[in-house]
Amino acid sequence: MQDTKGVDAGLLQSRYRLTKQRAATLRALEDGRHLSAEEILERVRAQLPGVSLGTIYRTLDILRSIGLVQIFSHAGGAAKYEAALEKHHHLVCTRCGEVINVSVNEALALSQTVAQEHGFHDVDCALVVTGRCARCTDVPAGANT
Amino acid sequence: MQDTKGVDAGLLQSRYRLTKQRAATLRALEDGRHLSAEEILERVRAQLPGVSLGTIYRTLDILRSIGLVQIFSHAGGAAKYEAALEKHHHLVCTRCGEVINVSVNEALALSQTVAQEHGFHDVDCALVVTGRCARCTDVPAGANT
DNA sequence: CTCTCTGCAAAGCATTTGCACATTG
DNA sequence: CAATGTGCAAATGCTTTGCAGAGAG
Repeated sequence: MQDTKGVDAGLLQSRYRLTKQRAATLRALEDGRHLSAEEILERVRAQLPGVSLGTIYRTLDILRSIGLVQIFSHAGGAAKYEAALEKHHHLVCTRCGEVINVSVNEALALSQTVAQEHGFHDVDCALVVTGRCARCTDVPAGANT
Repeated sequence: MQDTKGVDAGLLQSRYRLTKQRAATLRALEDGRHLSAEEILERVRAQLPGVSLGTIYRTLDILRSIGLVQIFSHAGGAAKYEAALEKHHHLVCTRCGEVINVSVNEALALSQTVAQEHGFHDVDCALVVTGRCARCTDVPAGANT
């Protein structure tokens, strides 16, 4: 496996080995995609045909424990994973499911205020904004991507 | 607690029948509790010993479709359900798991601003604030509730 | 060469569903 | 009484795990 940059570096620095499967899994999540384990498997298999779903799950667990990957949503059936970039929130289209990463700096301050009123410490927050994206707003009621 | 009034009313007005099981399920979620299906089953069985888990799930689906109940979180294993009160957000202790309902009015305006920048419409949002609650902050590192 | 991974297949939960009987309105 | 709801148990979907052989360092 060639470079893949700082990404593989995270694995190398950990106590885990850098294998083709792990690099490919990481690569599948680059550029901010939000994918389920099965979707990741598809992408990984495009490069490494024999990979099993079990390995994907095991790899995702490891990557999460190192902090390179995080679960974005558990809703409904399968969990969705994403690369752990800088802190961000999510804008999700309720129609087509598209997910956009957004930064909402005010969110944390707002959360801290509320949390402190209740005596909470070490505060963090997750904001999920939902709505119909531009494309889905145009379309009246058809079926698209 | 005896407010089973407006609550059952929702069921009566719907096309569904008001059964003991449904009333009990609704009652289990009163006063803002956040429970899993199994936890609801426990509480319901305290009053109706023979109820099955399947019925709890079926009932929760119906109550969700009527808008009386909603899923609060899908994290990890089992989903957590709560009564659908007025719009609110959640403050969750990462240590003991306690969940407190809070109102954060600014959250929606903030979300709408971000959403509109991306051309989204019909915007809504969900804010989850996490941290260690007062009780869990006091305790150094033991095990409690 | 040793120790860690991986593929395979079986196991584990949470949730859903088919069916015959019990209940509601 | 007719239609809907319920208990039971089997089925399903996602995720986890045990094991023996393959691969990384």
